[in-house]
Amino acid sequence: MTTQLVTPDLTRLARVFHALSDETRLCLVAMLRDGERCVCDLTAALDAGQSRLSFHLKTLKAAGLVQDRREGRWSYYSLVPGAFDGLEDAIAGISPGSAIRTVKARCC
Amino acid sequence: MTTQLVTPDLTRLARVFHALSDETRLCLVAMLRDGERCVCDLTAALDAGQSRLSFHLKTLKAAGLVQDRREGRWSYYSLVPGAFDGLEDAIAGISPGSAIRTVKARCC
DNA sequence: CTGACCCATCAACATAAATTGATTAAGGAG
DNA sequence: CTCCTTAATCAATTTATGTTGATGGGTCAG
Repeated sequence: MTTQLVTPDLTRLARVFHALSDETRLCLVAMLRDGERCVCDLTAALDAGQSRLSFHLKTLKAAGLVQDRREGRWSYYSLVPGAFDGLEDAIAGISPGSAIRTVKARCC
Repeated sequence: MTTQLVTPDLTRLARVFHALSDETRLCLVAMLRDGERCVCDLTAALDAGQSRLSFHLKTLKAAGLVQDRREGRWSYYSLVPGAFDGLEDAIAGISPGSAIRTVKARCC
């Protein structure tokens, strides 16, 4: 019952893929597959600047792929369950018709 | 037997996702799902400038998602069979260990 | 040969995204 | 309260992407 990408809204789909189009973010996703992590653990593991990871985590969050939780002074990030399900189906689900209309509306 | 993404090379995976992170390119993929198309058909359908589509098709091709074939003065583009298979598995297959090492090597 | 057509490529510009260092806010230890 | 830690945000810069119009190469019809 993952309603994440059943409506292949072109804009949303593009944003999800964009979130996954960066190596640093793919690393973050990989680390979070093992479970919740606080930002300080992630920065330590990736040896990356704090504001840099904050930026990438924000991008992943905006795409709906991760979620965060505050506890004291720590922020814990984790994957949104099911967020990656149906990615391939979403590609297969773009109807050429609606796709064309969407882009036409956007570029003309 | 799709050997497209079995080795989740981080760089390659990021490039594939980047190719899919643009609405115009998603439209192109959607249209090509119906079969081979020449560039002029695609430009007509999407009402887009010729050089613009040429750019996006090049991006898709560089990511290994589409292929082209010349016939006379026409270029026909089509999806690379199986190129989209295993996308989700590829995400699941990034080992945090190798992921970290890759990014560390890259940013330090 | 000439001209029309299809398309890739290029240069110039515009827009968006990522990196960095500094600042700010909020939590907890002493 | 003061100081240190965690982490978000901001401004400034750099870098990467996408768009546009023009140029040029190859193909074919007449």
